[in-house]
Amino acid sequence: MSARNSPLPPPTRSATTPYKKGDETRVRILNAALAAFGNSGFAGVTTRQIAEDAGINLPALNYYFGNKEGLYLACAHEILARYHESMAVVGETALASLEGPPDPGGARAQLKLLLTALARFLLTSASDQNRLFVQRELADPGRAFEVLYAGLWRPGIELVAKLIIAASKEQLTTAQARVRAVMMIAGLTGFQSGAPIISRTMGKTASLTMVIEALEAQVDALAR
Amino acid sequence: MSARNSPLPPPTRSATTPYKKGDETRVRILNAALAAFGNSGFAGVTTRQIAEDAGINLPALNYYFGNKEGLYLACAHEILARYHESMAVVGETALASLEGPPDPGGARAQLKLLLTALARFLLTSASDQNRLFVQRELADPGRAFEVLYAGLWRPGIELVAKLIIAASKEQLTTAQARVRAVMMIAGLTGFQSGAPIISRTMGKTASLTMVIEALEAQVDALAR
DNA sequence: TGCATTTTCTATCACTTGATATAATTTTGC
DNA sequence: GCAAAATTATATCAAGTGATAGAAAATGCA
Repeated sequence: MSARNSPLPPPTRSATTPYKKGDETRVRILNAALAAFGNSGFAGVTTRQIAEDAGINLPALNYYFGNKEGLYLACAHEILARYHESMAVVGETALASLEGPPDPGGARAQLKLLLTALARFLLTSASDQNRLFVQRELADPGRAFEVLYAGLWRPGIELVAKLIIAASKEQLTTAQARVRAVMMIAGLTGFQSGAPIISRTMGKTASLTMVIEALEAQVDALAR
Repeated sequence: MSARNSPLPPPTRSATTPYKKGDETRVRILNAALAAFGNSGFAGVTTRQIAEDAGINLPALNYYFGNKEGLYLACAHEILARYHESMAVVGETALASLEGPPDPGGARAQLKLLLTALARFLLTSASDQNRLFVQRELADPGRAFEVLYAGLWRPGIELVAKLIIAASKEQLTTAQARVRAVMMIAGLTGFQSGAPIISRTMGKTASLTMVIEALEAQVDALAR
């Protein structure tokens, strides 16, 4: 079993291959890998299983992604791409609202929209691949954690913090706002990691509504 | 690689062995395994590594615990034993307070003590073995999740729910209180799973104080 | 001290795993 | 249609992995 964080993974093929057919194969492998890594973690999945799930033969995996770790990192980048696509509209609207005149109520509304979109991305069963992969990388931070941190967590926290400043009744410093933003994000990750407990206790998965209500209550508390 | 959740793990030796020397060996293996499984997960650790860490030879591991999975389950039971030992006093005090006359303020105080103790058990670096093992089992629920759920999560949630009912200004049903209890527990797991983000963003680990303050604020909110 | 039981040990096994070499097949553009 | 490049395939490798068999050593009690 190769080291998970070996010094340098070999270069992988570019994200777009010359042949259209190769592109499709690449996507197929990524989807299979996201599901497999999300379900069983890096060490818990064999390259053979991923190849079988993707309907390819084993060396194709090395051909496209270099090695197992290269495939794992490609999955992290894929999640980032999906995140950016998913959050593009909400993010831009939120940024735009920050450039206008101060409007605490508007900022709170934007914050709710942003947190809702984030919750949707991270918690809904329609995005199990995203959800499980991200959760696992949090539980066992490796090289992909830095990818996700730089592209997902940190930008998200910074934007939430800015909105918190704009939405708050009291005057907050950047550091204070960041603490609050981190707490809200921890609330999200709590629902993620607490999902087995919630499911077992409540007899069902925490509904997105329940999560959003909890987050919105925190946002409303900024006005008090 | 053997299936993680094979139909039936072989029987393991009883928790106390006839020879005192065997007892010591058993504990040594358990400690090494807890650390290894906590750090790298079930699939990420070899029986050879655990054996080396414990200072035993490999077949001794099979001798005491049957196989790798048996060892893993024994670790879950060890966590439970530590949990019960850790929470014994706080738990009994809390239960005793529930049998006296209604006293919302006292119930809130007990609830804070209980949550603090729980946070201490699950989050402090002094208990990294506990913390990491529990966190991983949440991220990848297997057979050990049931052990932990039955012995740790559910009793904890039930007791917290009872205290919430006693502590609340408004009259709550059992179901409503349970939802709130689950939310508080999710708050705890959020700090667990969000630790890499917090650490990276704040430049330090979320202090126990910070966590306890957040939980106590939620308890105080029960009086409003 | 002797003996039965428990524990530890060496050697070994069958299988698994990530990966590679080389050849065959497919795709693409001119 | 053809040639070059890309992609897919079969066969194989070296190392690792969980586990076992049987023997040797250690333990504890009468």
